Amino acid sequence: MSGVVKLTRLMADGRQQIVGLQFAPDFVGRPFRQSSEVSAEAATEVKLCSFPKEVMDEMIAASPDLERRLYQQALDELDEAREWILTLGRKSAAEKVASFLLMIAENVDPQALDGDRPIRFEIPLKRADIADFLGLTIETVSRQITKLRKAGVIVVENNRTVTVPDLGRLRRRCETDAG
Amino acid sequence: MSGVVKLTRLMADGRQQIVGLQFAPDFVGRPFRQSSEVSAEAATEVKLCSFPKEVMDEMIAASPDLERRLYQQALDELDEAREWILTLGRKSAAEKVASFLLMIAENVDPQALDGDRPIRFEIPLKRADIADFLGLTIETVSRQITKLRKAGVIVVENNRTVTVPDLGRLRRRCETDAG
DNA sequence: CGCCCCTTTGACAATTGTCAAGACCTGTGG
DNA sequence: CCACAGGTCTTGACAATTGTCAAAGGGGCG
Repeated sequence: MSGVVKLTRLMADGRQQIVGLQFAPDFVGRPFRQSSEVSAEAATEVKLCSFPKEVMDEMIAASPDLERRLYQQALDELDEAREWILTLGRKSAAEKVASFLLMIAENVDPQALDGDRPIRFEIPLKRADIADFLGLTIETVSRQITKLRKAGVIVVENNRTVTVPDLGRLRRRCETDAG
Repeated sequence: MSGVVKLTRLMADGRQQIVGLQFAPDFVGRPFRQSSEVSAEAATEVKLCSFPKEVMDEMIAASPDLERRLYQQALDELDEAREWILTLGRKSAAEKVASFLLMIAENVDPQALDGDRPIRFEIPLKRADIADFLGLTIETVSRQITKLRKAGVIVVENNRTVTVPDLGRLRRRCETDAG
């Protein structure tokens, strides 16, 4: 209902990767399976509405409409996951951080993105989470944010609140190290 | 019906990333959308059975059973995509290549993986595609394959045919650089 | 036999990670 | 109200991994 949920995968030696972020009002869970390699964890305060797995599976079976909506959400998540695969596989650290900030902005304030007014939002993750999301280290994330700040692409308050004066500049940074 | 399809994403400057591989008899396409950022391309000879988008969308609407199957495939692809996000984000080049080989083996010969007999298969991609899949360069892929070969984890013929004498050893390499 | 594509290998450069130290921010207790 | 403690974030110096550029080695097909 509100908040941000991290979906994470953990390796035996402790390496961790965030494999998805979910924003309200997404459905969290894995229908048709008893368990999954993926863990869900609250990134912020989260309010949600939960059902026992069996009840959920029954509801899906009973309501084609619900199933359709879940199917569409799954397809959207798949699109996002693939977008993210491109980011992880082919973008530089600078581009990754810019892409992350843009993605957060898109989810926090979907409509404001069309206009070219300044945008302001809170990053719902700490540096360590951003690093786990981007496949980087905390230090690299910090340095890239500093670089964006010094270049005037973003303004940061309290390490969490970000203002983007010119969204176009941020967009360009998603595909080039310094445009 | 047969063959392997690459799903790719392209950046403006030409960087490319394979964001998914599909093996027969998967469904290829994006229901509910006119277009997608993702392109599909044959990696090997491919035979498939195609329908106009409208017909397909109608079939989905008419058959809950079909929709259910497609939903399940989407969930499976999502699981795979997330597995791959972990690989791209947190694994070393050596681990990536090992993971890739294991994934191919799993898709080519699902049952043989339980026993501990040697496994033999053809890699359906050339080095350049493997690199685009793993977010590496051709040269790095080549070096890592050489390393696995010299370590006796795999035997390679004609650059395409691979034999894995001991699957356990390959499995270990998916999470450690040299076990 | 020779050409073309793919692959391998080597030397070197660039990006990112590691380790270590210090700054900042926030809440708590004096 | 201030000082302190804890976690979080930034910055720097250096190391490791991976990328870049260049050249040479196969293999298949005309």
